[in-house]
Amino acid sequence: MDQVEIFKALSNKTRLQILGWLKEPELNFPEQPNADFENVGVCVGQIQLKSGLSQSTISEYLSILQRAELISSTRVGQWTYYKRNKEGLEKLSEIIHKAL
Amino acid sequence: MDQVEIFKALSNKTRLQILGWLKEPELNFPEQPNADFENVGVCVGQIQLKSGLSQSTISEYLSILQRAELISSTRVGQWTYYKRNKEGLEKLSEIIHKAL
DNA sequence: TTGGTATATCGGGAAATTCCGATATACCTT
DNA sequence: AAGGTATATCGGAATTTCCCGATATACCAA
Repeated sequence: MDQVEIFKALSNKTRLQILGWLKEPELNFPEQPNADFENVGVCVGQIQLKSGLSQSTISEYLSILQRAELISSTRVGQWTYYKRNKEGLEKLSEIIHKAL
Repeated sequence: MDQVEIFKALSNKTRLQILGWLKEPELNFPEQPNADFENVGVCVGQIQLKSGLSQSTISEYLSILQRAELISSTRVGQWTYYKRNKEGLEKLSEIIHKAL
């Protein structure tokens, strides 16, 4: 993954907030009946609700974060759940230590 | 410093390269007669030469990196020398560990 | 003081990003 | 099959970023 694309993904207030929310889903989202936060993540609708932005914008932002390998997704029925991608975040730490 | 501004500063190929070059100036720049890399940094002209972009662009890029507290500058005569800001880079690591 | 060199700032055209509403797709229920 | 819900994709107006050349400023040397 291109380093610049990772930092572009992070250079937006809402996208940074989403990553923060997904770090502690139980504090930031209401309980989910059918999926646990740790294994599956949080569904798009909840993230959109919390952000206050439009559905299309949030869907696009999530895909930008996913292309940067900062989050990953799971489809369950009609819902898509997103959660943090720990490997990608670890890689980002390495970039900062080794390249900058 | 605003987190978004830090990531915006990093979301450009040339600016990332500059930070990389400044990590190991002795490998990336010719010897300087009047200033040592470790204490003072590298002057704007050398960075511009290496980047291949215009003088005005590099001057602006350096000021963007400085506003994000990723580099710092020292004026010596008619030259401005820039070097890495270790505290700022450390702060960036913390952001990634604590906020994302 | 005059001229030369290094850097910063200004103004702007082109390209990218932000965020939206409309629409398409996928899946579920009946 | 038909209608409903969740998400993705499309098209676009407004804003921001990229990068330039021209110009301003700061300092030095003669």
